[in-house]
Amino acid sequence: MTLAETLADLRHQTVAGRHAETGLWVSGVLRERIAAGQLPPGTKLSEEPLCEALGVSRNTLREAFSTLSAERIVTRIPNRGVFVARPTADDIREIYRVRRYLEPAALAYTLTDEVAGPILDRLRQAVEQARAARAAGSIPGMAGANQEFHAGIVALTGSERLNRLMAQVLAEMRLVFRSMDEDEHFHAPYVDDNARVVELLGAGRQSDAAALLTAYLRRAEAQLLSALAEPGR
Amino acid sequence: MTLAETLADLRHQTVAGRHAETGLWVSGVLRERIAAGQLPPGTKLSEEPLCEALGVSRNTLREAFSTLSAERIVTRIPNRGVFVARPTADDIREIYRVRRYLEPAALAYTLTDEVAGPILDRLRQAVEQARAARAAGSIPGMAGANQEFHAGIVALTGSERLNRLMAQVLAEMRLVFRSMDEDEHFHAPYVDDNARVVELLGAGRQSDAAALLTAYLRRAEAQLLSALAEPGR
DNA sequence: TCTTTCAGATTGTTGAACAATCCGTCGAAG
DNA sequence: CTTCGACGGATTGTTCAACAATCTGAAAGA
Repeated sequence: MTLAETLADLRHQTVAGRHAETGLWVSGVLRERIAAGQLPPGTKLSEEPLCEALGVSRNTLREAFSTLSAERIVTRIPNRGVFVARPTADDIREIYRVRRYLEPAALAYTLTDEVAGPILDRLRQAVEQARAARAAGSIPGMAGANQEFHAGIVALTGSERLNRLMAQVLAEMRLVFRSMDEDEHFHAPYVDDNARVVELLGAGRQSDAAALLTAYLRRAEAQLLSALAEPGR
Repeated sequence: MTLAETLADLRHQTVAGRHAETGLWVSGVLRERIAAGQLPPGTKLSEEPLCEALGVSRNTLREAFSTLSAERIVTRIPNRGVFVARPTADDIREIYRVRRYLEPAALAYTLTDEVAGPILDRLRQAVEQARAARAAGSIPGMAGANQEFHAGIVALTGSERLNRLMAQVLAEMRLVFRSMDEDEHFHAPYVDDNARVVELLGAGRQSDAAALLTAYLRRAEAQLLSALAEPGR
């Protein structure tokens, strides 16, 4: 069975018989593959081979490209094609600019009410998971738990749009880590910072938590930017 | 000359000869028409008539639909079609949730540096424009100036993504006003509030400005929600 | 009155075709 | 030897026509 048939088959298992979801399915598959690192930053996504591999038409594939392009997971260059996004230094600055507004605001402006309760648990769980991953030496585990933590912070807002924006930003962060294999010792120091943030938040010291997080984000940004400037790239 | 020919002609004047921009052009035209109120909320956008009117193929039109749907200007119901969005009460709550996080954060967390200078002018100009519109009794003028003011606030962040998010939210706000013709006396009271916000911001009292804006946004939300609950709808 | 069925209309998806653009190669001029 | 421009192949952008899937509304039946 060829790759094309395998994927087309997968599709029939996944969305068998359903109408009006092919484009979504395609964008979902590509998102996964990119997040998993199977399609590294810079990879060209040629239309014809991909169509055959996925078992869909060019039109449908292009619809998926539109979606991913809007999410910045993929870069479309007119008349040249689409490529898996390779974040630049400016992209990193933009990502952290967004995070520096969104995350502290989520901490500071959210009243500790019925919404915050379940999410506090979610945050504590993410911290626990990160600690376990650190103990096990699992870098992907730490990265995942860290993303879950920051997604949880924005979830405090209860806003669907802000959550979606944060999800996109975190997806772009994954591309940053794949662009430079600077995953090694990046996450470890922040596990304890995350724990401290939850602690402060649980104690009702919201503005302290926000301040800590702001400093934290500035440090992380600087670290990534200097890593990007290194000989590695 | 039929409507179809008129629009197709307009297209040739606008993007004559250019490749790879038809989809953008279509989404732009629809965005305009919707913002201008020529296509009121709830209007069904049938594919075939629109294709003919715009002089593009169904595929291209559907690409534009994807864009507008992602921006929430249009609602796509699978196998039923796309409609000009008609914001619900929950949508209004979501809009103001986003604004209550974004706008105060933009005021509070932005240092008064070289970025803030030009934008302060922009804000003052918007206030001036709103006053002129109020004096002239122009409701669209006040609405426009008000939108420009709030867009300017988020522009303080210097973030492209936050600016885009705010632009989408403001576009949805226009749909809210068109859903219920509650434009009458809505904007007038806020002109002076806007002026006060700029004043506080110029004096370096950022957190006071943010607090004022927060209260302001809560009031506006409540006003719109109660207007929506009235017999008018 | 309520359900069921059935056509007609509309959307979802495909495949093929053509136009526009880009890329690399080749040849000519300097 | 280098630089520049023309040419051809490959890829993307867009259109068109067809068919499959789904919805809508009205007629037929219980």
